[in-house]
Amino acid sequence: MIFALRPSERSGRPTLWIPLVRRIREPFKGLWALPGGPLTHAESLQDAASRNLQETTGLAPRYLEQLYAFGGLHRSPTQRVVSIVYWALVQPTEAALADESENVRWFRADRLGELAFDHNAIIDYALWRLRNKMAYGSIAYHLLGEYFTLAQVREVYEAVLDRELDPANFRRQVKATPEIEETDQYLQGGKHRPPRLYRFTGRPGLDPDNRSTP
Amino acid sequence: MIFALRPSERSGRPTLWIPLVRRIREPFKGLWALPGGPLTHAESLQDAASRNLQETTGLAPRYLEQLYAFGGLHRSPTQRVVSIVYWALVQPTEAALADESENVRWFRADRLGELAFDHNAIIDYALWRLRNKMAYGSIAYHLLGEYFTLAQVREVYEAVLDRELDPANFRRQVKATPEIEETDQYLQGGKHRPPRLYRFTGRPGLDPDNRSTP
DNA sequence: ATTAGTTCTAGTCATGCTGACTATAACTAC
DNA sequence: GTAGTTATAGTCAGCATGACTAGAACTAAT
Repeated sequence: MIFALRPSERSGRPTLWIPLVRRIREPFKGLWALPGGPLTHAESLQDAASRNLQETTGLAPRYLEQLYAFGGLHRSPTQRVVSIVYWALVQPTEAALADESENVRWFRADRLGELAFDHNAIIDYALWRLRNKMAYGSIAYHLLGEYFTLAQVREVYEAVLDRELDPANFRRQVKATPEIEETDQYLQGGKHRPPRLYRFTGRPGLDPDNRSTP
Repeated sequence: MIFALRPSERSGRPTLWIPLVRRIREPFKGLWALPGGPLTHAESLQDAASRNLQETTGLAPRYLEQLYAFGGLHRSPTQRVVSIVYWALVQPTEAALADESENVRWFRADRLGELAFDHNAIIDYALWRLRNKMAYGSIAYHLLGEYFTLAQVREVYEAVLDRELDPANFRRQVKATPEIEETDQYLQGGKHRPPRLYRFTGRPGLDPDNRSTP
């Protein structure tokens, strides 16, 4: 379950997108589904998620975290399946490199049709978690490149939370977080006053899998 | 992974306790471990957690939530094991009914020795989650009975967060949460002014498994 | 070159929550 | 009756937040 920002076709403002793969066999043949695959004996859960993601979409996200283990009885009509779902945030540059083909395509997170299995519910939950984590933790920066303007950070929040934020107040808050570092660089080439560039110096998260990572 | 409140031997104030089971076979024979068991084909993850808990300790907790799926390669020396861990909160009355025997015993959460497998790490993470959820959400009430005094709620917080809280300020905050309902009852029999009793009217949580539960 | 238009950025002000603290009420034990 | 303790209410300063104003800095059009 991967999230990335891409410009909306119409407004050009960044919105949330998700890569899906088309089912090429039953059940749900022809429908779109989350990328995934089996867990082998020689890899950890996180490694398996990375590998499956790499194989299906070519993506290698920096931010990868366990979402939830889904194990309802009727998730697949043919057999009992337990899915340990991970979710990832990728930067725009990475997302642009992703393989796209007849059977792999990006979709807007807020405009999905009916997907295979219980994947609509999984995505709903992932969106809920994303919004939650964004409102508290400092997670939005993993959707941006290394250098960014404060207006870009605000656009991420506005896209994910789906509401407008006051630019001045948002600035004040972001600048108050210690993980945000001011640089001497400015973003040139815009139509108006060039905004200052900032960096994020924090670490991903506090999962059991990521805890000891320095 | 079950949490319950029990009075400390010395001070009598409530503290966090955890039931553990003794390993009766290799690996880690003789060491204490978290209760658990296999997932069968005909039960959901949550049902399996409930059942295994019931069978090993006799407990049937009201609050049960998925903690994390642990799937590192070297969790067990003999074979590859993936554990989807659930955590539960039980009320004191329930906890008192739990089976206790030679091979099932309660331990103070802050005074555990070396446990089997990676269970120390699992408990550390569960404690971290419990403290986190308690600081934000309204979860403490699942460790109490139906009726409780505000001082009892404060004692729960003090036990879990391991620091003292100002009684007056804590009152103000708790009374401000809409899920807390004042009753006309007072707790009689204490040594001093009888405190008013309150009830919790909220719902457990927002897990995928619990979401639709009304 | 000047002006208009836009965004970037800093600052003000009222409001609400929080921690520290004081004061009174209500009960038990002596 | 009085001392001791907890329950409960209230005050006050400090800090974060939302709404808002204003100037700075750049581009594009005139």
